[in-house]
Amino acid sequence: MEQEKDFKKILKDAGLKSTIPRLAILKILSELKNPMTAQEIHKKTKGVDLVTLYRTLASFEEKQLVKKVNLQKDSVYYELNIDHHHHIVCTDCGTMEDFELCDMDRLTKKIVAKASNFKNIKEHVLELFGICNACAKI
Amino acid sequence: MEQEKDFKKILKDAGLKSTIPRLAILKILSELKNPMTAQEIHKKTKGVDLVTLYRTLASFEEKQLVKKVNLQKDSVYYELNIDHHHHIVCTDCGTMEDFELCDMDRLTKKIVAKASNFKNIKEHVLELFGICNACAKI
DNA sequence: TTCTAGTTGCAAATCATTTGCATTTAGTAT
DNA sequence: ATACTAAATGCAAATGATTTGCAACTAGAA
Repeated sequence: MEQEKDFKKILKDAGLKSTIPRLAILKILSELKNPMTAQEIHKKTKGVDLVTLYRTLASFEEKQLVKKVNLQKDSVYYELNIDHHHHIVCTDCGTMEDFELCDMDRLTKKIVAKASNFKNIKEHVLELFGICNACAKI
Repeated sequence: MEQEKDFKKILKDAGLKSTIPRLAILKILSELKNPMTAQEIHKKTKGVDLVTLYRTLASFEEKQLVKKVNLQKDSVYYELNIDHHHHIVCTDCGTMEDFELCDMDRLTKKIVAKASNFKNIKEHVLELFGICNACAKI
């Protein structure tokens, strides 16, 4: 299980102690195909307190290991903060797909040129919603 | 107060009865400069029950009169669903500014061309976050 | 004017997320 | 290795947004 060493290094580099809950959560996050809610992640941990999970996600987010994703749902989704991407979500069945192309630098330049109170854009949220091919056929 | 007739027409066209709370809420929404939380809107109503407010916002949303805006905060923001636009939010002070330019049709075409499970995009969420000029000067 | 489905308000429930605090532990200094 | 301290954990309880149940109340059609 070399993976564990990687996780320990990630935590160390982030200035976080390597604890059992953190390693477990990092492993789970690294295996996720899609962003997931705290409650869903919690079910996968078996033994990590939900409070610890929330605190862990918060510290991971602070250290930029994790980011929150908003999918127009009641609760927040989390995923590892690697390679910039966005999501297309099926509003029927919830299926998701990632996409990388967003070309936001170009767009934000144009927007900032017109904006009266902002020159300095740091982040953007972009998510698409539609009907996946499977649902469309029904 | 010709405005009230307009509001009644809006509600009628949407298939909603014209009630005192609804007219009051519609008026408040029409006067908002920025999206606002249910709790904030509630404070402005004086007399409308918070539950009624939530139900009204839900029915307005269902009839496309209102849309939810997610601003990376704990609660949901609402605004009238007129003229398509997005927001730039200052992560320091919360100041907001609208922008119209988003050119999403062009982008979604490109994205869909690459996507494996989606041909049909219906909506998009796009919000920018940065530091407003006033905060940047400090 | 009557009638009824749709609407409201209140109380109480729910659900996600957070806080307080006493106990435990990782990782450094001895 | 051992001792130490700040950081991390778990439990219970709190918080805050939003929802639900239900009885009383209208808007607006007949």
